[in-house]
Amino acid sequence: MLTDLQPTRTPGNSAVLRLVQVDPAGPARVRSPDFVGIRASLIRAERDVVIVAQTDPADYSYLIISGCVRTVRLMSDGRRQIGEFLLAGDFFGLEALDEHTFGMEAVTPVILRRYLHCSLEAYADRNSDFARRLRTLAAKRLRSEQARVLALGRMTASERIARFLLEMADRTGAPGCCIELPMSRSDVADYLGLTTETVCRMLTQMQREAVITINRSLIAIRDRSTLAALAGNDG
Amino acid sequence: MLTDLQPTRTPGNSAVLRLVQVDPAGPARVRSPDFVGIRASLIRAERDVVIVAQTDPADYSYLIISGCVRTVRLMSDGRRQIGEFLLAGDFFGLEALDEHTFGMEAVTPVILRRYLHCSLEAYADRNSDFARRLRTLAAKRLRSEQARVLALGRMTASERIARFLLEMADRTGAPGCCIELPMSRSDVADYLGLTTETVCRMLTQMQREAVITINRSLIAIRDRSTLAALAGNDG
DNA sequence: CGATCTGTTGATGCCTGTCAAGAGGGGTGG
DNA sequence: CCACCCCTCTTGACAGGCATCAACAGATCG
Repeated sequence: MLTDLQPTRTPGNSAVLRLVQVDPAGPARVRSPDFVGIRASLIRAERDVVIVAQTDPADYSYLIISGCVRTVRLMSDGRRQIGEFLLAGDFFGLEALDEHTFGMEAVTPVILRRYLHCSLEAYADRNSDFARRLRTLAAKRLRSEQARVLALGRMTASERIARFLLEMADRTGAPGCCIELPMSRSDVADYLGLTTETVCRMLTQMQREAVITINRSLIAIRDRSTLAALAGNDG
Repeated sequence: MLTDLQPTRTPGNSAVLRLVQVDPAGPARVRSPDFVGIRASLIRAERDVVIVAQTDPADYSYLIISGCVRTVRLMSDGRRQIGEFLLAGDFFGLEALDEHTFGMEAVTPVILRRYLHCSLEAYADRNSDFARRLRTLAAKRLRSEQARVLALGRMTASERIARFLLEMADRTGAPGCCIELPMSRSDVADYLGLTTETVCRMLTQMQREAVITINRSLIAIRDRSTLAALAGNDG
C-alpha cells in the first residue's frame, strides 16, 4: 500500500495538518532494499504534514528515503522543542516503547519507508547482525542526544548556531561549503532552544564578521576555522 | 578481581581525582546475578572518584549496585554538564561506541559491576531475549534524554527544579515524600543547566511558598500537586 | 577552634526573550 | 504582467530571567 499524505489546512491560520490516506487500494507493499527481508510501506508527505502525532501509539518506525523531517514536542502553552532533523538515510522510532513522545513532521516533501515495529523486533531476534546494527544505531542516537544536552545546557547562542551550521555542513556533505538549510529559522530556533530573532541576529553577526554568507536558506561557510572556534570544539 | 578506587587529590584545589587500582591479586571474578551468564568485575569507589574518564576507551559497561554516580562532560573552559545521575539498578555504557563522551564519577561511595563490552555483545548475539532487554534499555535512555532536551531547551529554572524533585522522589521511591539528595547543589545545577545560586534561590522560594521543606540534603515535598503544576506536567 | 567546603542571600549586569515594525520573496488573481 | 497579499526573515528597542560577583552562615573535620 502506498500512503500519500496530503496537507489539509485547518480553519484559522493554524498550521496543523492531518494525515490523509490516499490510494488505499494502491500498489502492493515493496520490499526494503535497506533492511533486507523486512516488509515496509512507502509513504510520501508534503511540506508541514504531521506524519506521526506526538502521542500516537508507536507501532511503526521510519526510514527517511528523501527530504527532511523534524521530530517535534509541543508543550501545552505552545512552547515547542524540535528533537532532531532527519535527512535521507536517517531512522526514527528506536526510542519508541509503547507510544511516541515526539511527533514527526515533514520539513520538505519527503518519502519514507515505514516498518512495523514488531517485525523489526522479530527480524532482530533471528538475525544477530541486524540486532547489532540496531544497537549501533541506538548508541549513535544516544551520543547525539547527549551532545545536544551539553549544547542546550551549557552553550551560548552563538556556540549553538556555529555547531548547528557545522553539523548541517557535515551531514548534507555539500561541496564548496555551501549549505542549503531545508528548515525555517523558527525550526532552527526550536531545535537549539532559542528564538527566531536570536538565530537571525547570530547569523547576521557571523556574516558581519565574514565567517559566513547568508542568502535566505543558502549559507556559505567562508571561514571554517573561525566557525569551529566559535563552536568551541568541545565535542 | 576486585578493584578498589581510592581518591587521590591532585595539587591545588582541583577536585580531579584519579583511579587507583588496589588489590590487583584480590578475589576472583564474581558471577553477575543480574545479567546471567556474563562475567563481571566488582568495583568500589569512594566519593568523587573518577571511575571513567571523559575520553576513556569504551571497553566496559557498568551496572550500579549501590550508591549514586554522575556522568560528566567537561568543556575546556571549565563549564560542566552532568548527563545523568545513576542509582542502584541503573546501567551505564549503552551509548559507548569506540570511546565514551561522558565520564563517570562517584557521587557517594558506590559499588558497581563492570562488564566487558564485547562479552555483552556476544551474549546478546546468542540470547535474543537479552538483546531485547538491551533495546528496551536503550529506548528508555533515549526517551529520558529527549525529556532532558525539552527541559534544557524550553523550560524555566523553576520548572526544571520542580521536575528534578519529582524525578528524584519517583526514583528513590522514598516514603513520606521525603527525598534525600545524594548530590550537591552544584551537581544539581550542572545537571539542569543552571548555577548553584539559582538552584538555591528556587528551592528557598518553593520553601517560602510551602511547597517543600529544605534541610540541607533532605527535602520534603509538602504540596505535591503544586509542585507538579510548577513542573508543567508536559511529560 | 580555625580551616575549608557547601549552602544561602544580596546587588548588579548581561544575554537572550519579548514586542514591534519593516524588508523582501513568492504566489495568486485580476 | 503587475498589484496585492501573506509569510518568512530581519532589525531595533526594551525588559526580564538568570548569571556573575561578593559576602556570610553553617557544617564538617583535623
